[in-house]
Amino acid sequence: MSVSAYELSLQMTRTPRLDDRRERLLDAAARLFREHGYERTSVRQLAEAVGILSGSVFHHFSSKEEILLEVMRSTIERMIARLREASDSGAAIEEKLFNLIRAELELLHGPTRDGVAVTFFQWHSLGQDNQRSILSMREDYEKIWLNALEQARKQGLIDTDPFVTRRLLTGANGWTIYWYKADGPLGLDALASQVCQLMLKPASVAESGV
Amino acid sequence: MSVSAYELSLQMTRTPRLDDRRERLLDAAARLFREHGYERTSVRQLAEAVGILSGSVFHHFSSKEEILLEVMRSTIERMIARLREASDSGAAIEEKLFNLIRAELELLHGPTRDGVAVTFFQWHSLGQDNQRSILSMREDYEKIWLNALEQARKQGLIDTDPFVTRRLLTGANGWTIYWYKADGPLGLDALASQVCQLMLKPASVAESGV
DNA sequence: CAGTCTACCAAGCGCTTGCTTGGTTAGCAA
DNA sequence: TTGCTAACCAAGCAAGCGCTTGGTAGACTG
Repeated sequence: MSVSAYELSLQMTRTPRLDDRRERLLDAAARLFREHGYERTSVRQLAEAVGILSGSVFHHFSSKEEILLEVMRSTIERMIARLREASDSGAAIEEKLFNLIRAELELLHGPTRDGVAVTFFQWHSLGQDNQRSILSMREDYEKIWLNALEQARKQGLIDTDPFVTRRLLTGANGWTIYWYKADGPLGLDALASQVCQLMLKPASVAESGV
Repeated sequence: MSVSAYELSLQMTRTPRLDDRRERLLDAAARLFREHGYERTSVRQLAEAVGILSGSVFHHFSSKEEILLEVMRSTIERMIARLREASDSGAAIEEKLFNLIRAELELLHGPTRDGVAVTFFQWHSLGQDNQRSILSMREDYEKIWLNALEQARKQGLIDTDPFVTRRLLTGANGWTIYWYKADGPLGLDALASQVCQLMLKPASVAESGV
């Protein structure tokens, strides 16, 4: 670099409105944590990504772990909002389940993918206390799932234990971040259909999209 | 500790037969990597776990990454052997699929669980080259799966794409390490049955165990 | 019984890490 | 104009990291 981070920052408007920089730090953190993992991402790398020096990061966050925590916290909020939307929309339980699956896959592969991937797979990088607090936030998200699956079981659409089913589904969906390419030949709707086909008993699978 | 690592090592038989210490290092590494993750496990911790000093580790391995690589390599060998056993044994394709699922769950929760968990979830801690080499080893393992699933599809037991199905199954099974307790109320056979029930189309699920 | 080799210790090197400290600048309010 | 504050830089500290080096004790070999 021929231009220092300091000079670069002067080219932009200094003292940006509100906590815009904080947002940018969280976005960059989500991306870097996803790409390289939490412990392989240094505070210096993160700072460089938004054009400041490493020490300045601690003006916005009190520790590196707090950044990870905040990435997860804000992500879970969005996840819950998105899932609730899918849960409330559909009428028939079959459609509802499809919408839920599709929503989770969207979260995993849409604009929120960095934060969601980090939330799914990097909670073990948190200390015990923060791990517990994140886990309890995720429970609200899981409750939406369990309600839907319980409903599906009562209506005979599923003959497996809702709890176990959800856990298996969590793994199946979460793992897609390691192989599914959103810009590949398999569309997100088609993927959601396949997942649905595995979950639901009869041939009554919602063939909505694609 | 009131007794130094050195004194401790003198209490044991020095210069143990063959590469027994190497084995012990790999075992300890698998356990520590699984429990705390690769980058959160220091060479010093690993050394202490087997009663030597950190520098001595590099008499057995040329780098920390080589230890991870070796853990994965030896694990994949065992995984392939175990899966091939399951694949060759069963006659009917239904039983075969059940055996494969049960074998993978056994690998994930039996004595090999540390290495298997590390192999499943920590390949991103390897450098690019080693990542590729491990990935190519895993392909042999996946081939066994794909063969079985393709066979199942031909016989109408499955109506989803074998490749996609396997990926989803990988996630579902792998994720069990985060929630399934082998000493809990749900037996391994029961779990395998539930997974089978999700995979296979009709009620023709093998209800062998539990 | 000398020579060799394996497995280790003891010490520490060079580097990176998360984080702190003290000072500086731009923007805003009175 | 002055005073305050948020946002940052510049410098660096202490701790921990992976790994190296030089030496040595004990077992094995001819």
